Amino acid sequence: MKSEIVNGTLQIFDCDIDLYRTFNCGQAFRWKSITDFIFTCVLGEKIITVSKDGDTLSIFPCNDEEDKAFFINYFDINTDYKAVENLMRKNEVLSTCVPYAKGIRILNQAPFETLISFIISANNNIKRISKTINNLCVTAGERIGDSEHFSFPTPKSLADMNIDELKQVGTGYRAPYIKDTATKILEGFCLEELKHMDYCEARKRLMQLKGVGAKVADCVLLFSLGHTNAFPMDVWMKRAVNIMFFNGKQASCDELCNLIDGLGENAGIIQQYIFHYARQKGVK
DNA sequence: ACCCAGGGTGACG
DNA sequence: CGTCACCATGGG
Repeated sequence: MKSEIVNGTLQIFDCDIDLYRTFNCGQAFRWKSITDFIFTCVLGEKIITVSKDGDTLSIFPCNDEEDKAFFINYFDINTDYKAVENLMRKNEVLSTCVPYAKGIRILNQAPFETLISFIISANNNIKRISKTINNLCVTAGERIGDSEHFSFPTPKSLADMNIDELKQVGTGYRAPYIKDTATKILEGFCLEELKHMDYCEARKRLMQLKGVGAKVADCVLLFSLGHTNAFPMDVWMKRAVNIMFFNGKQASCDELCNLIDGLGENAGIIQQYIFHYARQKGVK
Protein backbone atom coordinates (compact mmCIF):
# COMPACT_ATOMS: atom_id res chain seq x y z
CA MET A 1 0.00 0.00 0.00
CA LYS A 2 1.50 3.33 -1.09
CA SER A 3 1.60 6.11 1.47
CA GLU A 4 3.46 9.25 2.42
CA ILE A 5 3.57 11.88 5.15
CA VAL A 6 2.91 15.41 3.87
CA ASN A 7 2.78 18.40 6.22
CA GLY A 8 2.00 16.23 9.22
CA THR A 9 -0.73 14.30 7.40
CA LEU A 10 -0.46 10.64 6.51
CA GLN A 11 -1.88 9.92 3.08
CA ILE A 12 -2.67 6.36 2.07
CA PHE A 13 -3.40 5.89 -1.62
CA ASP A 14 -5.59 3.39 -3.50
CA CYS A 15 -7.48 2.70 -0.28
CA ASP A 16 -11.10 1.55 -0.53
CA ILE A 17 -11.93 1.90 3.16
CA ASP A 18 -15.50 3.06 3.86
CA LEU A 19 -15.14 5.26 6.93
CA TYR A 20 -18.85 5.53 7.64
CA ARG A 21 -19.38 1.78 7.64
CA THR A 22 -16.19 1.13 9.55
CA PHE A 23 -17.02 3.56 12.36
CA ASN A 24 -20.76 2.89 12.58
CA CYS A 25 -20.94 -0.87 12.72
CA GLY A 26 -20.66 -1.26 16.46
CA GLN A 27 -16.97 -2.13 16.77
CA ALA A 28 -15.96 1.41 17.81
CA PHE A 29 -18.11 3.85 19.76
CA ARG A 30 -16.17 7.13 19.88
CA TRP A 31 -15.70 8.27 16.28
CA LYS A 32 -17.74 11.38 15.47
CA SER A 33 -18.66 12.43 11.97
CA ILE A 34 -17.91 15.99 10.89
CA THR A 35 -19.22 15.32 7.38
CA ASP A 36 -19.91 12.09 5.47
CA PHE A 37 -16.20 11.80 4.72
CA ILE A 38 -14.50 13.43 7.73
CA PHE A 39 -14.38 11.83 11.18
CA THR A 40 -12.61 12.61 14.44
CA CYS A 41 -11.75 10.67 17.58
CA VAL A 42 -9.31 10.68 20.48
CA LEU A 43 -6.74 7.90 20.11
CA GLY A 44 -4.44 7.68 23.09
CA GLU A 45 -3.90 11.31 24.08
CA LYS A 46 -4.35 12.86 20.64
CA ILE A 47 -7.31 14.16 18.67
CA ILE A 48 -7.15 12.38 15.32
CA THR A 49 -8.98 13.50 12.19
CA VAL A 50 -9.41 11.21 9.19
CA SER A 51 -10.92 11.99 5.82
CA LYS A 52 -11.47 10.31 2.50
CA ASP A 53 -11.03 12.01 -0.85
CA GLY A 54 -11.55 9.60 -3.71
CA ASP A 55 -9.28 6.66 -3.04
CA THR A 56 -6.97 8.60 -0.73
CA LEU A 57 -7.27 8.22 3.04
CA SER A 58 -5.82 11.15 5.03
CA ILE A 59 -4.95 10.94 8.71
CA PHE A 60 -3.90 13.94 10.82
CA PRO A 61 -1.70 14.45 12.76
CA CYS A 62 1.04 12.01 11.80
CA ASN A 63 4.51 13.22 12.66
CA ASP A 64 6.86 10.29 12.20
CA GLU A 65 7.28 6.66 11.21
CA GLU A 66 6.08 5.52 14.62
CA ASP A 67 2.79 7.37 14.19
CA LYS A 68 2.51 5.96 10.69
CA ALA A 69 3.02 2.39 11.90
CA PHE A 70 0.35 2.93 14.54
CA PHE A 71 -2.22 4.10 11.97
CA ILE A 72 -1.39 1.38 9.45
CA ASN A 73 -2.09 -1.12 12.20
CA TYR A 74 -5.13 0.69 13.62
CA PHE A 75 -6.87 0.87 10.25
CA ASP A 76 -5.76 -2.66 9.32
CA ILE A 77 -4.30 -1.35 6.07
CA ASN A 78 -2.13 -4.38 5.33
CA THR A 79 -4.88 -6.98 5.57
CA ASP A 80 -6.10 -8.15 2.16
CA TYR A 81 -9.89 -7.68 2.32
CA LYS A 82 -10.19 -8.34 -1.41
CA ALA A 83 -8.87 -11.83 -0.79
CA VAL A 84 -11.46 -12.41 1.94
CA GLU A 85 -14.20 -11.14 -0.38
CA ASN A 86 -13.05 -13.47 -3.16
CA LEU A 87 -13.17 -16.35 -0.71
CA MET A 88 -16.70 -15.36 0.29
CA ARG A 89 -17.83 -15.19 -3.34
CA LYS A 90 -17.09 -18.90 -3.69
CA ASN A 91 -19.93 -19.56 -1.24
CA GLU A 92 -23.40 -18.83 -2.57
CA VAL A 93 -24.76 -17.65 0.79
CA LEU A 94 -21.75 -15.59 1.83
CA SER A 95 -21.43 -13.92 -1.56
CA THR A 96 -24.73 -12.09 -1.04
CA CYS A 97 -23.23 -10.29 1.98
CA VAL A 98 -20.22 -8.81 0.21
CA PRO A 99 -21.91 -5.78 -1.43
CA TYR A 100 -23.45 -4.74 1.90
CA ALA A 101 -20.11 -4.35 3.61
CA LYS A 102 -17.60 -3.27 0.97
CA GLY A 103 -14.95 -1.03 2.47
CA ILE A 104 -15.27 -2.17 6.06
CA ARG A 105 -12.12 -2.62 8.10
CA ILE A 106 -11.67 -4.35 11.42
CA LEU A 107 -9.94 -1.77 13.58
CA ASN A 108 -7.12 -2.71 15.91
CA GLN A 109 -8.16 -0.63 18.90
CA ALA A 110 -6.82 -0.06 22.41
CA PRO A 111 -7.49 -3.28 24.39
CA PHE A 112 -8.57 -1.72 27.70
CA GLU A 113 -10.97 0.72 26.05
CA THR A 114 -12.41 -2.10 23.93
CA LEU A 115 -12.81 -4.35 26.94
CA ILE A 116 -14.71 -1.78 29.01
CA SER A 117 -16.77 -0.70 25.99
CA PHE A 118 -18.00 -4.22 25.33
CA ILE A 119 -18.76 -4.90 28.98
CA ILE A 120 -21.06 -1.89 28.66
CA SER A 121 -22.48 -3.29 25.41
CA ALA A 122 -24.15 -6.24 27.14
CA ASN A 123 -27.94 -6.18 26.62
CA ASN A 124 -27.62 -2.60 25.38
CA ASN A 125 -27.95 -0.73 22.10
CA ILE A 126 -25.26 1.02 20.10
CA LYS A 127 -26.58 4.54 20.59
CA ARG A 128 -26.75 4.21 24.35
CA ILE A 129 -23.41 2.40 24.51
CA SER A 130 -21.79 5.40 22.77
CA LYS A 131 -23.49 7.84 25.10
CA THR A 132 -22.43 5.96 28.22
CA ILE A 133 -18.82 5.65 27.05
CA ASN A 134 -18.73 9.37 26.31
CA ASN A 135 -20.07 10.13 29.79
CA LEU A 136 -17.38 7.88 31.22
CA CYS A 137 -14.65 9.76 29.32
CA VAL A 138 -15.93 13.19 30.39
CA THR A 139 -16.18 12.03 34.01
CA ALA A 140 -13.00 10.01 34.39
CA GLY A 141 -10.85 10.77 31.33
CA GLU A 142 -8.42 13.63 30.73
CA ARG A 143 -9.38 16.72 28.77
CA ILE A 144 -7.20 17.07 25.67
CA GLY A 145 -5.69 20.57 25.79
CA ASP A 146 -8.50 23.10 25.99
CA SER A 147 -10.73 21.13 23.64
CA GLU A 148 -14.05 19.41 24.32
CA HIS A 149 -12.39 16.06 23.71
CA PHE A 150 -11.46 13.60 26.45
CA SER A 151 -9.21 10.57 26.57
CA PHE A 152 -10.56 7.19 27.58
CA PRO A 153 -10.10 6.67 31.34
CA THR A 154 -7.13 4.70 32.63
CA PRO A 155 -7.62 1.47 34.60
CA LYS A 156 -6.73 3.37 37.76
CA SER A 157 -9.25 6.16 37.22
CA LEU A 158 -12.04 3.61 36.68
CA ALA A 159 -10.94 1.44 39.58
CA ASP A 160 -11.00 4.54 41.79
CA MET A 161 -14.62 5.37 40.95
CA ASN A 162 -17.27 4.05 43.30
CA ILE A 163 -20.24 2.02 42.13
CA ASP A 164 -22.72 4.89 42.46
CA GLU A 165 -20.56 7.19 40.35
CA LEU A 166 -20.31 4.52 37.68
CA LYS A 167 -24.08 3.96 37.71
CA GLN A 168 -24.70 7.70 37.44
CA VAL A 169 -22.81 7.71 34.15
CA GLY A 170 -25.32 5.22 32.74
CA THR A 171 -23.57 1.88 33.10
CA GLY A 172 -26.50 0.48 35.10
CA TYR A 173 -26.05 -2.97 36.55
CA ARG A 174 -22.69 -3.29 34.78
CA ALA A 175 -21.08 -0.80 37.16
CA PRO A 176 -19.54 -3.41 39.49
CA TYR A 177 -18.25 -5.37 36.47
CA ILE A 178 -16.40 -2.27 35.25
CA LYS A 179 -14.91 -1.47 38.62
CA ASP A 180 -13.85 -5.06 39.18
CA THR A 181 -12.33 -5.48 35.71
CA ALA A 182 -10.48 -2.15 35.92
CA THR A 183 -9.09 -3.24 39.28
CA LYS A 184 -7.91 -6.57 37.85
CA ILE A 185 -6.10 -4.79 35.00
CA LEU A 186 -4.56 -2.33 37.46
CA GLU A 187 -3.33 -5.24 39.55
CA GLY A 188 -1.50 -6.75 36.60
CA PHE A 189 -3.93 -8.71 34.39
CA CYS A 190 -2.11 -8.21 31.06
CA LEU A 191 -4.24 -7.70 27.95
CA GLU A 192 -1.29 -7.24 25.58
CA GLU A 193 0.01 -10.76 26.12
CA LEU A 194 -3.34 -12.14 24.92
CA LYS A 195 -2.36 -10.99 21.42
CA HIS A 196 0.32 -13.64 21.16
CA MET A 197 -1.64 -16.34 22.91
CA ASP A 198 -3.66 -19.18 21.41
CA TYR A 199 -7.23 -17.99 20.66
CA CYS A 200 -8.96 -20.45 22.99
CA GLU A 201 -6.57 -19.77 25.85
CA ALA A 202 -6.89 -15.99 25.44
CA ARG A 203 -10.69 -16.33 25.38
CA LYS A 204 -10.70 -18.34 28.61
CA ARG A 205 -8.51 -15.74 30.28
CA LEU A 206 -10.80 -12.88 29.27
CA MET A 207 -13.87 -14.77 30.47
CA GLN A 208 -12.40 -14.89 33.96
CA LEU A 209 -13.19 -11.17 34.18
CA LYS A 210 -16.61 -10.20 35.52
CA GLY A 211 -19.04 -9.08 32.84
CA VAL A 212 -17.06 -10.85 30.13
CA GLY A 213 -18.79 -13.84 28.57
CA ALA A 214 -18.20 -15.56 25.24
CA LYS A 215 -19.55 -12.77 23.05
CA VAL A 216 -17.81 -9.87 24.81
CA ALA A 217 -14.56 -11.85 24.86
CA ASP A 218 -14.81 -12.46 21.11
CA CYS A 219 -15.39 -8.75 20.45
CA VAL A 220 -12.32 -7.81 22.45
CA LEU A 221 -10.26 -10.50 20.73
CA LEU A 222 -11.39 -9.42 17.26
CA PHE A 223 -11.46 -5.64 17.63
CA SER A 224 -8.36 -5.07 19.74
CA LEU A 225 -6.20 -8.18 20.08
CA GLY A 226 -5.71 -9.30 16.49
CA HIS A 227 -7.57 -12.62 16.72
CA THR A 228 -9.26 -12.53 13.31
CA ASN A 229 -10.82 -15.94 13.84
CA ALA A 230 -12.95 -14.72 16.77
CA PHE A 231 -16.64 -14.75 15.74
CA PRO A 232 -18.86 -12.68 18.07
CA MET A 233 -22.35 -14.23 18.27
CA ASP A 234 -24.87 -11.53 19.15
CA VAL A 235 -28.63 -11.47 18.59
CA TRP A 236 -28.23 -10.16 15.03
CA MET A 237 -25.72 -12.83 14.10
CA LYS A 238 -27.84 -15.64 15.55
CA ARG A 239 -30.85 -14.56 13.50
CA ALA A 240 -28.79 -14.07 10.34
CA VAL A 241 -26.88 -17.33 10.64
CA ASN A 242 -30.03 -19.34 11.35
CA ILE A 243 -31.71 -17.91 8.26
CA MET A 244 -28.67 -18.11 5.99
CA PHE A 245 -27.30 -21.51 6.93
CA PHE A 246 -29.95 -23.45 8.85
CA ASN A 247 -33.13 -22.84 6.86
CA GLY A 248 -34.59 -20.58 9.53
CA LYS A 249 -34.30 -23.12 12.32
CA GLN A 250 -32.30 -22.52 15.46
CA ALA A 251 -28.86 -24.07 15.17
CA SER A 252 -27.35 -26.01 18.07
CA CYS A 253 -24.05 -24.99 19.66
CA ASP A 254 -22.27 -27.82 17.84
CA GLU A 255 -23.66 -26.73 14.50
CA LEU A 256 -22.56 -23.15 15.12
CA CYS A 257 -19.07 -24.26 16.16
CA ASN A 258 -18.72 -26.34 13.00
CA LEU A 259 -19.87 -23.45 10.85
CA ILE A 260 -17.39 -21.02 12.43
CA ASP A 261 -14.54 -23.53 12.23
CA GLY A 262 -15.32 -23.96 8.55
CA LEU A 263 -14.88 -20.24 7.93
CA GLY A 264 -11.23 -20.53 8.95
CA GLU A 265 -8.65 -18.00 10.02
CA ASN A 266 -10.66 -14.97 8.85
CA ALA A 267 -13.99 -15.99 10.38
CA GLY A 268 -14.11 -12.71 12.30
CA ILE A 269 -13.78 -10.59 9.18
CA ILE A 270 -16.49 -12.65 7.48
CA GLN A 271 -18.60 -12.14 10.60
CA GLN A 272 -18.45 -8.37 10.05
CA TYR A 273 -19.73 -8.77 6.49
CA ILE A 274 -22.63 -10.89 7.75
CA PHE A 275 -23.31 -8.37 10.54
CA HIS A 276 -23.54 -5.49 8.06
CA TYR A 277 -25.76 -7.53 5.78
CA ALA A 278 -28.09 -8.50 8.64
CA ARG A 279 -28.45 -4.97 9.95
CA GLN A 280 -29.01 -3.35 6.55
CA LYS A 281 -31.50 -6.05 5.58
CA GLY A 282 -33.13 -5.68 9.00
CA VAL A 283 -33.09 -9.45 9.52
CA LYS A 284 -35.66 -10.35 12.17
C1' DA B 1 -47.65 -0.85 29.35
C1' DC B 2 -44.54 -3.83 26.73
C1' DC B 3 -40.44 -5.10 24.04
C1' DC B 4 -35.81 -4.70 22.57
C1' DA B 5 -30.84 -3.57 22.60
C1' DG B 6 -23.58 -6.33 19.55
C1' DG B 7 -25.34 -10.57 27.12
C1' DG B 8 -23.64 -12.16 31.60
C1' DT B 9 -24.43 -14.07 36.09
C1' DG B 10 -26.02 -17.11 39.37
C1' DA B 11 -29.30 -20.64 40.71
C1' DC B 12 -31.30 -24.70 39.70
C1' DG B 13 -31.88 -29.32 37.50
C1' DC C 1 -23.70 -29.71 30.57
C1' DG C 2 -28.57 -26.64 29.47
C1' DT C 3 -32.17 -23.48 30.92
C1' DC C 4 -33.95 -19.24 32.90
C1' DA C 5 -35.16 -15.03 35.72
C1' DC C 6 -32.94 -11.03 36.53
C1' DC C 7 -30.16 -7.28 35.85
C1' DA C 8 -30.45 -0.63 34.54
C1' DT C 9 -31.76 2.30 31.06
C1' DG C 10 -33.74 4.73 27.09
C1' DG C 11 -36.16 4.47 22.68
C1' DG C 12 -39.77 2.47 19.72
